Amino acid sequence: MKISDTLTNQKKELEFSDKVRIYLCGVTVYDQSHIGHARTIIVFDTLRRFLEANNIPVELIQNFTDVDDKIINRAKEQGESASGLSTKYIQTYFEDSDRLNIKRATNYPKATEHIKDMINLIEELVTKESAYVSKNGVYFRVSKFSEYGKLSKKKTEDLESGSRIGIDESKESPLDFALWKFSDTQPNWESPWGKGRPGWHIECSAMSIKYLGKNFEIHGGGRDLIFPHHENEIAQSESFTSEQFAKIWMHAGMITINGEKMSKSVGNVKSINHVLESWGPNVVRLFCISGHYSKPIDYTEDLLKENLIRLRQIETCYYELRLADKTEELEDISSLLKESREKFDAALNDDFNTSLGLSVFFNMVKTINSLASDEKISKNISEQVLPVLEYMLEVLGLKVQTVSDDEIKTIFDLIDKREKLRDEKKFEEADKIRDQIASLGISLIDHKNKTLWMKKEAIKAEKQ
RNA sequence: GGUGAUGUGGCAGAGCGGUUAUGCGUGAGCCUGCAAAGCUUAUCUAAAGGGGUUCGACUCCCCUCGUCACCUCCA
Repeated sequence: MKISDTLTNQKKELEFSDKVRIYLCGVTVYDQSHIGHARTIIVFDTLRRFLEANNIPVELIQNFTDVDDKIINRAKEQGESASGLSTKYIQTYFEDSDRLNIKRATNYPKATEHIKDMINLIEELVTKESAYVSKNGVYFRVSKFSEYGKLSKKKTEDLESGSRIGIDESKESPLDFALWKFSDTQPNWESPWGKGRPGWHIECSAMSIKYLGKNFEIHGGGRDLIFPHHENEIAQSESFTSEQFAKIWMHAGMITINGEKMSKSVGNVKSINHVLESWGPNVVRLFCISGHYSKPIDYTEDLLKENLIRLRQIETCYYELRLADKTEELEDISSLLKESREKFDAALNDDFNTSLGLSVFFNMVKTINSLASDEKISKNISEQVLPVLEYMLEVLGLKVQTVSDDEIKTIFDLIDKREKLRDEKKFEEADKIRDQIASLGISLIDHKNKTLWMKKEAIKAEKQ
């Protein structure tokens, strides 16, 4: 598999020995997560699913930044403790994540539980003179790391001349960034240099090295983290280990809202919860992988709607296959399946091109639906197609609604009843039964000679 | 200003030096008692502009113009 590496700006072969280790920068838990977070998480979850579905073990670590000025300020505003606030938002994070059908990461380390690891790292950096103590805290000495700027392709001279306001006189250089900030107020921790709390960047260095080792396969996050966060992580980590840090830097593009950047000041932030409420998890997942992961996606009603229509096609396809009962053989689809599977995998193997992968997927779905429309889906065909379809659904993290055996029995009974009434031309009564079936969340599809049913995901936005 | 990316049909969005991307939309139709869903078919004769390389460029090179992101916390 090849992945575009931000550092070298090239597609790089994903090499690994026993497993693929991924560190994904998570969220700062001071508010609800938004659709932009969702995209990044979905991209990496889908990547992980793809690898695992192909029997490649994955260790995915995603952190929570639970100590930060934003958390502290927000907590103060709300008259709550910082830890209370972050705990609350970690909980809502997991609720969102579960609804989005995100597989749980191997571990979700929290910054506050790794203070000791960070202090150890900082101590070593101070010893190596890559860091120094000033009156406000401990700072990383950027001048000591000659490769600074290699990820974001920035030159330190440019950065210095471009650096804005608020020059901290206690720093040797405006580029130096905080590893440890002194503070007498809670939350704070003891350190060899005095009470305080860690800087943002150091936590990811400490936790990624702790859980994944000095150099691991993929470090991921949103594009906006390239500078300064990931640049600084590289500086800290490589100064600490004297080795190459992550082998591949993989960055997900931003989501804009109707062409505008999502921001608090514009007031156009869409929370995951809000979007899920209207569109449900499958549509959101389809939407988030509809374009290449590295490019921006614009959030519009039309795009969501388009993905809803595509979801309906998937549902139809699934139920046509599930309920196939014909025994005679009418079509040979083995080559279609082979080709679909191969092209699907090839697309994802080439820089995780989900857009292309989806087109292969929908090609297959359309072909099946087309056969189904001609009532040409036999049991045998269904048995061949279902594993391929289910493989793709699993990779894409899509979940078609299913029904219990009891419900199935009820449904078939009701359909039989309706059929009899229809034969007798008692359409009003037949429609009543259809309504009754609909109340179970089941839609009917009348083919020429048989009535198919399916459970469609209820999507609020569809009704408007 | 610096850095990076990008500019494809009404919209979304891929690949590729020479073959229909795909999907949505739109038009017509099929199926049905009706509906919904689905399907069929047609449709727009896409490549920011200007040079160049080539037998041939949307695809490679150069220039111009435009858009976006980052350069401060940010997924």
